[in-house]
Amino acid sequence: MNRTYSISELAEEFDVTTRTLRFYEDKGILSPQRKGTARVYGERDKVRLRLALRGKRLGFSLDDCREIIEMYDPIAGNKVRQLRRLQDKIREHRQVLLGKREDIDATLKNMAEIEALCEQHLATNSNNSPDNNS
Amino acid sequence: MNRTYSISELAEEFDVTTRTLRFYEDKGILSPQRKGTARVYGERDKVRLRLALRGKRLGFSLDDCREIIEMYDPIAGNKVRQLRRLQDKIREHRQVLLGKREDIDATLKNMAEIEALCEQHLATNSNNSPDNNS
DNA sequence: TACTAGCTTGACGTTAACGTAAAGGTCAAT
DNA sequence: ATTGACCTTTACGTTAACGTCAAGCTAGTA
Repeated sequence: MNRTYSISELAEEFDVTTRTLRFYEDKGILSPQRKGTARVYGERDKVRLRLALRGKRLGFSLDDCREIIEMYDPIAGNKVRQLRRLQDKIREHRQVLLGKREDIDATLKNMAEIEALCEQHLATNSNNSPDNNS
Repeated sequence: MNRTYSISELAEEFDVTTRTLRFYEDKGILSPQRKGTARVYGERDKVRLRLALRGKRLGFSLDDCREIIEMYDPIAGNKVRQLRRLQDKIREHRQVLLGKREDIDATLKNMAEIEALCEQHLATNSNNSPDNNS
């Protein structure tokens, strides 16, 4: 096991282009092995790519994504200072995430309100002109 | 009441630049009144700006934001077709938002896991070398 | 009246996140 | 041996979302 993937295999699996994978490598997000000159991606790369794309969906920049992903790395040397800094980063990031979730919930609430108005209008309107499609 | 705002007042209140406000106008997000040539912003603009910035925080493009904001507009003519289309848009958008919320929750979970590891390491490590700050 | 503060419209510059084309290497199959 | 399917690097192009001048209008104040 511990399957490996060519660049086009990985690209297809995640529905991105090979250009994107090379670009993410430049950005320090991916770091595939090499077989000769060709890139060979493993599990670690898949995990990091998944995290990067998730970060992007939430509106983070690739630099942000890289920083976030680095939090997942084995805790470097277990040095107390590093651990404390990691804790701080986690708390910061959590606040950002909670903020985004509040934004989402507020938006969902708005959508529900609009939807209610919609159905209300549809109810009264369909009585007056059932097949109005002008 | 129904206060109005100059461009710099509104910019300061929302912590954006005047350039941004003019740009959003080009994008069809804001449409202030004019007093002579100067822009005069009202409540409607404030609401739309707030919605736009919220959308941006969630990773939507300005074009997306504009589309979303337009959902809030008084339902045009109450025509059945338009109402149905609005319903569809709302449902679509809701799915996107729910997806993002799942991403957030997954990330929060990850953060909690890392934090746990952190504290675990700190517990054992502080016994071995209480003031290790190298 | 001259000055300052704040407004306007261009218009070119910048950064992020890729797209896209060019030119060429490699390896298996025909 | 050449074709085709991949892979590589290099490098210029593109879009979104503004930043940053430049040049000029305008209203209130010293």
